[in-house]
Amino acid sequence: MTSTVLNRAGSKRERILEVAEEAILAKGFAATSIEEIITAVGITKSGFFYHFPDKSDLAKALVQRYIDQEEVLLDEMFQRADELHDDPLHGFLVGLKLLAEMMSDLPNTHPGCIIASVCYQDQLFNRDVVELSGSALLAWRKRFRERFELIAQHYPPKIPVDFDALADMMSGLVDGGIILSRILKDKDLLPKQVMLYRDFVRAVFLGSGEARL
Amino acid sequence: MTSTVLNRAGSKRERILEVAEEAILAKGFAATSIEEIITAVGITKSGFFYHFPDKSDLAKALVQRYIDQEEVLLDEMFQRADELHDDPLHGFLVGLKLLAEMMSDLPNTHPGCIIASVCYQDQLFNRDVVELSGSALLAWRKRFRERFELIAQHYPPKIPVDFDALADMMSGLVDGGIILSRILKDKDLLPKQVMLYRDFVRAVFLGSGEARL
DNA sequence: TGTACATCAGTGAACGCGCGTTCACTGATGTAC
DNA sequence: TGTACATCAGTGAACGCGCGTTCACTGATGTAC
Repeated sequence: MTSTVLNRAGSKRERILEVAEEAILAKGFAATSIEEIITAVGITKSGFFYHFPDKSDLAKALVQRYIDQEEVLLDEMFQRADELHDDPLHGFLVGLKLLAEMMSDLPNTHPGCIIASVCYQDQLFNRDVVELSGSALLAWRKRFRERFELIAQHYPPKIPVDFDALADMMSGLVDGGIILSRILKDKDLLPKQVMLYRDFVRAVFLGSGEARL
Repeated sequence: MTSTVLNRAGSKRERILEVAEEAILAKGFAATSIEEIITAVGITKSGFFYHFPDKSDLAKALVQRYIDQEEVLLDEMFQRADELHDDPLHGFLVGLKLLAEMMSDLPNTHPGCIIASVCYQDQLFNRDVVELSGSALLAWRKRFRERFELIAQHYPPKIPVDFDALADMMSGLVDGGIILSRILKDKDLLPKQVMLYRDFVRAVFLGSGEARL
């Protein structure tokens, strides 16, 4: 009983986040009204303001949620890849392939990146949200760089690249690829870009002359 | 006399576009009000609606302007590079270097991509604007692919890649790189990504073992 | 050259709508003694 | 176990502001005859 109520209560807030995310990715933050969110959730406007002090707080919660979900998803993916290969490079390459496959399994074009969506938005809540996004990006940079350093111990780079930049390239390519795939309505574009990134990483550590993996 | 008047008249419309672009890149389209645009330009609201039937028409004009400017800029850049080298690969690599240098010469982080800004916006004008952006992206894909095909005649690819995807990678990397550089407030990030892309293109056509260019 | 009309680049006032936000209140459930 | 109070998850009504849009009008310049 108690747990059911708590769940139902928790799920209202959760429902607001779900509905808001979908609408914001489709139309942008400013163009998504609280009115339409509460109509879809089946709640009054005051109910919304019970959960979020103001609209910009919704943006913050949405970005935090997106970051958390993304982290879990990618962690699982690369962990699964590493279980298949104990070589750090091969594990990474398999992880990228799994990522590309997951992206092409999506029914439609990628729903979009809430970070990018909010990056092109109002200054009011920008400070908080930008800081949140920034620390997430830096965390990914660190994670990838450490992996590259590990790989480099076994495979001295054939092409001298800055590992931070190579790490950022992944984030940038995904964000940019989402935009391109949405504009061109081509859902294969994003996984193709990830596979191209994979080709580059392989060339960096294995060179272009080595046997294909 | 006549021309002065025409210039002054033309410059009002131009001023609206300039002011609007800056504001939209900073805050997003929906968060930029007509009121603030006309205040900055020094015009009445009716004056705005004389030039643009409605607000979504402003978005369309802005995207068209951005596409045109970008085309001129990049054309000049690669033409200048080709004048220095008649080898298609070396010309392309020099062009990418010039592009990266131009990006790092900007005083601040990149102002942003109006196409991406508008991609995360309202459905109302999406159709027109998305089509406009899409055809611009396809034009760039074609331009880059033809260049790669030309290069491939002299330098058979060492890494088998899809030239369309390799062309898209450039557009995606720039759009994504702009987002990253704005969030991380790091103006060097974007040119670094362009140089990394250059490394990849070189590896594709020259391999990783060849002498540096 | 003078006059009549047309066009260009706006002005000024008014509009209704819907947005985000506030605030006093409520009814169901949980907790202390 | 019963009662009193606290908390949680909202409700309902009202608010003022500013947004995009409309429309009748205007004054300066251009064009025809």
